Amino acid sequence: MRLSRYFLPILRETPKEAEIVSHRLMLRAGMIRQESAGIYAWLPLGLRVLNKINAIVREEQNRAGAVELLMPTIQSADLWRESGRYDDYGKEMLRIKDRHERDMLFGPTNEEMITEIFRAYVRSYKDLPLNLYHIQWKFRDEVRPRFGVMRGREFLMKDAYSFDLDEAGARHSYNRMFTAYLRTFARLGLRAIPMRADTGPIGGDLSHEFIVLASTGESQVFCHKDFLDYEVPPADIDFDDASVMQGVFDTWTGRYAATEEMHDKAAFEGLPADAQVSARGIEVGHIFYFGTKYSGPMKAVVNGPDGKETPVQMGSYGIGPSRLVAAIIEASHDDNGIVWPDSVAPFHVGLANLKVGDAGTDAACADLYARLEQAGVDVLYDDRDERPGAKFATLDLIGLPWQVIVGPKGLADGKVEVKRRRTGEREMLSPDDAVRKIAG
RNA sequence: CGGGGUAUGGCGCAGCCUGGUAGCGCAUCUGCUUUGGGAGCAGAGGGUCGCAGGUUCGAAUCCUGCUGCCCCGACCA
Repeated sequence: MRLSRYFLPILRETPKEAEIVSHRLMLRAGMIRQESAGIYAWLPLGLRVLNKINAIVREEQNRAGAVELLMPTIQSADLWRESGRYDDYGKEMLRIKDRHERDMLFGPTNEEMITEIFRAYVRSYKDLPLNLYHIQWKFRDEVRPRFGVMRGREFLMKDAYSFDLDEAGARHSYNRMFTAYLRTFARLGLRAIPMRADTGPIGGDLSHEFIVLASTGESQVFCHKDFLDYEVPPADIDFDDASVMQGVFDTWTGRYAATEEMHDKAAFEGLPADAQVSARGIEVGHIFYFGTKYSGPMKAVVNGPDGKETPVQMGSYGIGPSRLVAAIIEASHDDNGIVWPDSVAPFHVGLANLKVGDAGTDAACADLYARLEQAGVDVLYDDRDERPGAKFATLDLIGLPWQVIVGPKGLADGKVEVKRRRTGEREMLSPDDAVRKIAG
């Protein structure tokens, strides 16, 4: 993409409403624009990152055996009356009426709808287990939205719903998603630690929040330092093997880890002093098992092997991609701007022509641009007639993993500069070597 | 939902107290110079001063009401 033809509205000054670093940087880098409190338009650069995250989330959901569908944002109130949540949900739910004065709502989540879909088609235990997910916009009318997309009212959520015949099956489904989440966050360049969450009236040990450690995190968390080194399950792990999945779960829940709400001070202080990690954290995922909470009242039942009807055992699994964009920035930035992990960067490399209009740099850039694109690398080519300083500042701000800087000085030696954003490391290479280094 | 702020060009702000018809920096446009870490000079365009009433010869400025947005707290993916 040529920057001269792109839409990248960089701000030099920080809008005053932005408090936390991810919000500031997202506004400055032209990723989002606030349209109302807690409601944002995603500008091209932001959308690219969001789509990259979605793609990784999808791959890992599919790998774990979940199946994608897409449910609407607007739901009928009747569905929620069936589960009893229409009255329970309170003002967080945005309620609307259609032209026929029917009660509708902008979905804050989809348990009711997925249960309705399931019960409409599935009759036999032979169709289980089943895990359906979608990635869709949700709306929760927060009293006080803040921190940009970290705590918006409209937000994108991947929510998966598992259906099993019995509790053992449900536990396996839970463990699959647990494993998929570990892989997903790792691929996004994050270290996420599963922490035991409140299970509410269901009880049991099957609810976890996945917390990313970041100094600017919203809540205080406590964990054993071993979590920082645990190995993430490999891509070829057998999701169908219940004992393998249970092993992952046991490992990753075997040490102390809790958010402030669930914190057990005595237990934490019982750990060796050098194993105690007390840090700030951001919740990026939440999974839970809730049995027949919805399948019971909504009559989502299957015939078991014994011919008897039983309500299905359900669980749900959420990840917030829009929030993740901010969380990744919180965990990965410096004074000059964002530092994207390779896997979610909006472009892989920024190509800066330091002297637009100079035959030498123009030709060298055109050549590099074509070759990198041909090699399948996403390039943002800064071909604007700007001063070098402005280009450096822009590239650092938007945080592309690689920068290729082409100026007359280097070119005189047949070299271009290749800079790694994360480390600041730079080297002068021939265009051939530069392409090889970045594409190879 | 309680408490506190704030609203002036795309962004950041001054002007308001003491009413006289809007200004600064950045950004944008034009020209010349400049070109390896957010350039310089000269010129230009862009604002019904959040909205609605009121006071006044005259309101960004004073009064009343409303709304948006932000911050702290309670709440939350």
